[in-house]
Amino acid sequence: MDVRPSFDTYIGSDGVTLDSRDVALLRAIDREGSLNNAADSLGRSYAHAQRRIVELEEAFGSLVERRRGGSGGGGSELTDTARELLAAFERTRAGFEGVADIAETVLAGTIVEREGELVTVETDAGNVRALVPEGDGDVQLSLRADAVTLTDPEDTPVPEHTSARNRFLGTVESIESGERIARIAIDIGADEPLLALVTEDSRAKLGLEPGSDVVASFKATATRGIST
Amino acid sequence: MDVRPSFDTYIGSDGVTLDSRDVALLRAIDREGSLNNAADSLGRSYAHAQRRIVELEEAFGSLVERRRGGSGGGGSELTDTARELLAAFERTRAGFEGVADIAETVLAGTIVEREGELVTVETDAGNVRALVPEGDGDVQLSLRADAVTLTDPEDTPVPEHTSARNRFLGTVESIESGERIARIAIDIGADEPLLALVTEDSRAKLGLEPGSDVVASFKATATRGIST
DNA sequence: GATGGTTATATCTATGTCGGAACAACGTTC
DNA sequence: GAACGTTGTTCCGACATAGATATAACCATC
Repeated sequence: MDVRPSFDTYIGSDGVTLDSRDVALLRAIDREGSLNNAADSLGRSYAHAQRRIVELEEAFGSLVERRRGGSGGGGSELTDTARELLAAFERTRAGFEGVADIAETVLAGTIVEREGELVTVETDAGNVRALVPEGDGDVQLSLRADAVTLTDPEDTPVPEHTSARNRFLGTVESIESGERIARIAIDIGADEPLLALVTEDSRAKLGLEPGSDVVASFKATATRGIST
Repeated sequence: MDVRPSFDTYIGSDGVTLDSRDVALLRAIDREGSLNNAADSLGRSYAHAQRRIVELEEAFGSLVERRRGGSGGGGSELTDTARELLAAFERTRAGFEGVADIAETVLAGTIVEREGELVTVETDAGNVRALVPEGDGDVQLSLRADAVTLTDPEDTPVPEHTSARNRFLGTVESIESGERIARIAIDIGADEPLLALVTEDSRAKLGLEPGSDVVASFKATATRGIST
């Protein structure tokens, strides 16, 4: 099945939620110098754009400093609050993009212990600590490739000295090398190999090649599961 | 500013995108045993629900096995494809939820080197390797608290033996302890403390208390930035 | 004081979405 | 063969969204 996850980003405050459309409007105001030209450049109705800004400001505080009259008839520019809001939006969007873009490896298993959200899951590769909000029995754990850190088996801290609760010794199955980033597939005894995204730099320093032994570790708080 | 990120999850294939509304419909079919009752239980139009299912199936393959006539007049049930799709949706939703819910610490800095997406950023705490798709100059790095792993300063692998490209020695500033999970704020020399989400178990094993020395490390591929 | 381009506000209309109703087709059961 | 509750299909209308238009208010500049 050739599927691809995607998402819409929102930032909510006080009942109103700012979306990508609002972000585009704010950016256009910043670029064009006036709400009028901004709406125009986006092919959108000035009237609604103006009302929307007012609505957003009721929730987020002053966003656009608007002047009417004066030289050039007036104009508008973003406040610092608006710029912070835009940056926050972009940061969370980038975070979501990471989730959507980066490969995951799915680990099937069964919950054998639960302490609040924190569970212990029995999988083919061994026990895994993970966050599963609710449910019991069978689960699927999702491991983001950017959450897996690889270390040299000869120089890996003992479990008591690291906050990475999950660790597996495995052997490199294959490597997909990009310009600067490499995707390492590691056999840890499960059906599918564990994918780890590391810099090409790291791959070289660790001397990773197909067949290499390596320790893959990941945090319990970074592995999320769903009950199936 | 009391803001809160949120998101909508989608899964796209072949031009059509499945959203949470579609997921609700599929789940209702699974629960009710018929498309008719499913639409009814959701307070939605049967006609549109049926058309939507057909539309989804054109993109995702067979999702609902529908029988008309027969005992009870017929009925519908989900295919394995549909169940896999629901699980995939739920996994990515859980991933997004992590991004939206888990605290981030924002590190401001300037790009001093770029190799493709991979950049080196100069921050108050020192140089950080991160992924920043484009731009140069000033950036904001976003560090998810679940991406930071803590280790004992006495037993931390040397940089050549780990794929965690970023490491900082810091001191625990404060600890917010939950039932099973603790949020550790670590002073690493930046304006704001670095937040790390670890299990209470890990906190205890590492003996972390305010004032403790600790090494915080995180992967370059897990720290994403935006240019500001 | 006239000018000009802006903000502010109200209203109309086109469009798309979605629930609702109506009806045909289906096939097992009785 | 009648009954029944489903799927499949068409069409209508209510509603929300958003562009389009018109008009008033604003104010530094000339």
